[in-house]
Amino acid sequence: MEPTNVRTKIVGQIQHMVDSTIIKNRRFFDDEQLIKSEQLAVLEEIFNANVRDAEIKELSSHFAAILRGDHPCHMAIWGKTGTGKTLTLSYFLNLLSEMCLDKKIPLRYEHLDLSNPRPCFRALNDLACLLNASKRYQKGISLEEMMTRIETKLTSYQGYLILFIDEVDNVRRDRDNFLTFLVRRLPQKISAKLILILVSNRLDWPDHLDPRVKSFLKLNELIFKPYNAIDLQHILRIRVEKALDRETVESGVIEKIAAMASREHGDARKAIALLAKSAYLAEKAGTKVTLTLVDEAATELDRDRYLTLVRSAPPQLQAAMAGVIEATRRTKNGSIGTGEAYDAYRRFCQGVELRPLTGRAFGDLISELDIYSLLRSRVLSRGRYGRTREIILDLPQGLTEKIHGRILSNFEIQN
DNA sequence: TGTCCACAGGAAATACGGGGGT
DNA sequence: ACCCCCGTATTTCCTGTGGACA
Repeated sequence: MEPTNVRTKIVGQIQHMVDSTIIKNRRFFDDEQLIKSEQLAVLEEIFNANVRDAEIKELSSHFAAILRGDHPCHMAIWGKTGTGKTLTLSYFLNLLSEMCLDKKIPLRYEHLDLSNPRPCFRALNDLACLLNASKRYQKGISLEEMMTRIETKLTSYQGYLILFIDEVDNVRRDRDNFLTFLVRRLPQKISAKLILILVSNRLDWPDHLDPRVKSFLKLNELIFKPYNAIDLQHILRIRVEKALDRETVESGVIEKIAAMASREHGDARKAIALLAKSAYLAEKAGTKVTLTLVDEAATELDRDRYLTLVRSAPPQLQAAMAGVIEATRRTKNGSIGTGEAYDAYRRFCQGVELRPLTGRAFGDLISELDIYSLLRSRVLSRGRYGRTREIILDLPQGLTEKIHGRILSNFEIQN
């Protein structure tokens, strides 16, 4: 192709993109990119639509005690991801602290975000950092030391202290240790009026807890229900207003996205992601946002999720996945047992010069893959032919090959 | 009815790397 | 530089088990 042709072609393409802009303001698709005041505005619009009304009412009645000078008890909040727990709570607590400031009531609140899993040590360290009680440590300092630092930092503070612990169940390993500290030890050592807000996304959360801790948490429960389709429609409309031109969205699109999202998870963030992807696809195709594009966007989002997952997974996990894929290829019915998978995994490791793990460890890898829903496994007894996991790959068509390819190329880069 | 397969999955032990205190 | 402690990853050792088969 001649240079001039390329030139005109590219210019044409760019012009086309400019003309067919659908997304006016991309930032409104991603809360991270919004500045505080914009976030607040979006939130208030959502609350104005009476979404999360009941929850806010509960919160108000619980914390009204502070304004009366009482000491409200701790609180447990349950709700799946993307149901607006964090947002609602931060909004509410901000408001509350403003009110307290007016009334000269000393109140301090801290938001400890544990949205990615971490051990007890890390969680404590993060808390300490939040309170300016300590710097960040990798390791090497005892839990005891960390706790003492937090305590000394807080000894002089007299007012209310609200600790908003987001996603508590992400504390791996010594969760009891962490909670025991917060619930039993900390209140005794400091004079502040401590109120814990524990947020979790599993309903059965307090069940497998040290009973002593459980009894000390005189918990007031508040449940955030998943958004229903109507709520999601409100939320999506606000985003459409801010980020897109309403004309470019076909009728029914919002309803469809809301329906899909509420059916699956009621997760607002995912609903917005779906809207964003659809708009992006529409922009690329130079059309309006149509119902078919929404479907495309959904499958594409799914695929992206899996591929990112695989790309960033530790080598051993990738190798295990590759093993499963290769073993599955050799069978007719698509299901394999642990033994076959393990053999294939060993072979794979040999090929890429990775030290294979023991069978025991491999089993754990399989369960991890199951958690990520890259495969499904269940234990199955085949009578005298033993007990084994039945491993089934049922990813969307074509994705398995893509994943396999991605794993292979990941390993080649390393060698 | 008992046997026994081929693992599951818990517990404890070990290895390792890295950071703090002195 | 030395020692000690911690978190993480993995291994070793172990007990448990559903049901086909004899």
